[in-house]
Amino acid sequence: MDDAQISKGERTRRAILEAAYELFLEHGFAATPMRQIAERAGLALGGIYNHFPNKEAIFSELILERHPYRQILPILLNTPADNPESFVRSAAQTMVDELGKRPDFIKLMLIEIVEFNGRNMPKVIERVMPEVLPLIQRFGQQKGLLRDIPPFIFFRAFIGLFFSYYMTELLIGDTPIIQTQGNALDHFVEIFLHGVIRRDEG
Amino acid sequence: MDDAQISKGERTRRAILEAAYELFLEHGFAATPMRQIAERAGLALGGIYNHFPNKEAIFSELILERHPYRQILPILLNTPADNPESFVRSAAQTMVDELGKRPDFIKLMLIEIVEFNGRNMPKVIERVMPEVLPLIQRFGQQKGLLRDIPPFIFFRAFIGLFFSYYMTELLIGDTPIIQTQGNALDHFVEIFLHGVIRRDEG
DNA sequence: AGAATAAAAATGAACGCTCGTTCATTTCAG
DNA sequence: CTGAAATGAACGAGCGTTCATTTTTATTCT
Repeated sequence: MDDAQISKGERTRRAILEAAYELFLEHGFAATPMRQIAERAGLALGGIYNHFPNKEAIFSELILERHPYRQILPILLNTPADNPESFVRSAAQTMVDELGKRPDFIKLMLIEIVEFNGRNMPKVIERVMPEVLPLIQRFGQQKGLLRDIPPFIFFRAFIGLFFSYYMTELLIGDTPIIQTQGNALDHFVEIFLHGVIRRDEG
Repeated sequence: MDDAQISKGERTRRAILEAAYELFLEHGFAATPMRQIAERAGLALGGIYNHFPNKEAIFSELILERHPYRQILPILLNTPADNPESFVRSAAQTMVDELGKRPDFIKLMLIEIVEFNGRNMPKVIERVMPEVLPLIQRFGQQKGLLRDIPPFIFFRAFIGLFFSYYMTELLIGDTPIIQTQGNALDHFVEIFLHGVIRRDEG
C-alpha cells in the first residue's frame, strides 16, 4: 500500500490541496472561502493552518505543482520525435486524450493571470525551464524539415494552439453556435502543421 | 461639446463603468470592493446603487460592451479583404497597433471564465453573432485561395492566435526567458498564413 | 509487546475586519 | 418645484486568521 508510507499529516495536506484545487477551478481564488476548503478536505477550519500559513500559500503551491505546463511537458517529452509531423500529430492526440476530458485544466493559469497578475510565474518558470529546454533543443534539431522558425517560437505556437482551443472551449463550449465545431482542434493541428513544415516551393 | 448632450446621470454611470473596468482588470471581480469603485468614479458608495442594482450588474454590462470580440470585430470588418494573405497581414497589424498597447484587453474575458464560468457568454454571443456572420461569409468566399478549412474554424484559429499570444504575454511578458521573444506575433501570423493558404503542391 | 511521553494534528469558538447592500436624508438638475 | 442623484452612516453576514484546548500519532523506554 502506498498510503502506509505517507504520514497522516502529509495525507491531509494533500487533501487540502486537492479540495482547494477543485474549488479554485469552480469559483476562482477570492470567491473560495477557507471554510469550504476545510469542509471538502474533511477537517476543521483551524486545521488548515497547521499545514499552510495562509490561503495564498495554498494557491502558490498548487500552481507550482499543477500548472498546465507541468502537465503538458511530460506528454511532449514522452512523444517520439523522429519527424516533426508525426511528433506534432501524436503529441496533439495524446494531449487531447489526457487533458481533453478536463478542459478546465488551464483554469489555474487563468486564475494566476486574473487574480495574481502573474506574480507566481517567475517561480513556475524557474521550475519548468529545465524541462522545457531539452524539448526546445529537439525542435531545433529538425531544422531541415521545418521552415525557419526559432525553436522557442515553434514551441510557444504549438502550446498556444491548445490554450486558445481550450479557452474558447471554456467560453463557448456548451453554447450551440455553429455546427462545424466538432473537430476544431484537428483543424487547428492541420493549420499548425502546414504552417510549420517546409514544403518545396518554386 | 459632447458632454453637454449627456445627462449628469449618464455621465456618472459611465464613470462607474470605467472605474470598475480598470479595477476589475487589475484585481479581478471578487477582489474589487464597491467602495473602491465608488472612490475612483468620484462619488459616494451609496450612489452607485442609483445606477446599478448590484455589483454583478456592472460586470455584466461591461462584458457586453467591452468583450474582446467587440473590440476585434470592428477592426476585422474594416480591413479590406481582396485576398486572404493581405487581409490577414493587415488585420493582424491593425490589431497589434490598436490593442497591443494594452495586452490586458483580454482580461475581461478571462475574468468571465474564471469567476463567472462563462455565465454571461450567451448574451455576449447573441450580441456579437450578427457581426461575426458576415465576416465568416467573407472567409467562405475566398475558397479558391484557402485550403479546405471551414470558415468558422478559420475565424476561430485567427482569433485564437491573438488570444494565445496575449495570454502568454500576460503570463511571461516581463519575465526574461529567451531572447527570441521580440516578434513572436509576427511568427505566429506567418505560421497561420502558411497553414491556411493553398499552395500548389505536386 | 505495551506503557509513557513528547510532538504533531485537529478542534471550534472567538476576533477584528471588510464586504455588499439599504436607507433616511440632503443636494442638485431640468 | 419635482424627481433624479448623491450622501454616509448603519446593518448583518461572511471573511481570513488566531488560539487555548483536546485528541491523535509516532517514538522511546521498560
